[in-house]
Amino acid sequence: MFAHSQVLHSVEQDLKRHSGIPLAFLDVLGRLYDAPDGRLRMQELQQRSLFTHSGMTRLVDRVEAAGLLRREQVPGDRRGVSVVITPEGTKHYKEAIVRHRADVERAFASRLTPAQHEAVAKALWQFWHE
Amino acid sequence: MFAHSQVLHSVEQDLKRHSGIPLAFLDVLGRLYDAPDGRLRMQELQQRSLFTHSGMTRLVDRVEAAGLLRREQVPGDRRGVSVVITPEGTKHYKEAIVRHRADVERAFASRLTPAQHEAVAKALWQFWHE
DNA sequence: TGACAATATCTGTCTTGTCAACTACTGCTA
DNA sequence: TAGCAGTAGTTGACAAGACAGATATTGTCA
Repeated sequence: MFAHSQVLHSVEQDLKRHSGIPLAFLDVLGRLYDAPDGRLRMQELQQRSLFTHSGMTRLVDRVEAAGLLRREQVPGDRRGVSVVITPEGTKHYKEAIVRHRADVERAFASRLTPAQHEAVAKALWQFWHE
Repeated sequence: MFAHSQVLHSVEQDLKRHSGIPLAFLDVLGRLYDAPDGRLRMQELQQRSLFTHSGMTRLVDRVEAAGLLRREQVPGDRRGVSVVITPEGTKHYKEAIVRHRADVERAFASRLTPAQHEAVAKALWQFWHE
């Protein structure tokens, strides 16, 4: 728990400083960036998110207000909403993620030996989506 | 991050269900329980926790409102506040921590081999207070 | 086809934690 | 011993997440 909170806090501060966005934004933008056409349903976004399973509506509100994504109607299902990353969002994401990877490397990965890195990954992997 | 959020959420729900207190309460009560006379300064309480000063003030407010601890003046330093665990708090803590250990065992420890357990502990230990 | 359960998302409201500013007190130093 | 920097803890304003319930739409089945 200490490791988690310390690393998280550290990289989040870094991210805000150099890219001006919180980690939750990067998470959302990353999911969209990796999706075909940079587009996902709200529901898919919720399922894949590392954070916020409950507050996705409002998180998307905030990212949208920052101009990094936009909502669109889903053709054929008037309940549904698509979320699409904007060119602005793509640009921000690409720049931010490079720096963020370096932050994680510095705050976390570089402090583990390769053997430790692998051991931790293997041990914790099983918790992924289950 | 997935492992952390999943395990944390799981054991917190368990704790609330069987003991009616959030994990943060257990953390504070544990530190007091382990301290000589069941007593610590606000500052000591804060130092090893993941909270800011103001966060701790409010957490202690809530635990105090639940009757599990009380504030006392520090003799010789009128700025200071001691926090003391109450008999009620001790009782709750002892009962809750036993079950909590079982929860953690079930949700986390039991899913790792002994070798993995040790490897993770060794790899993450260095983040403790540094 | 009409009733009703299920799905997709949003909104209201409460809780919790952060930040910055504030009060009160202590102890150094000139 | 007066001034002042440092320490201890609290408070107000605010941001974000949790939870429950609302709203609109779709699909199923008698």
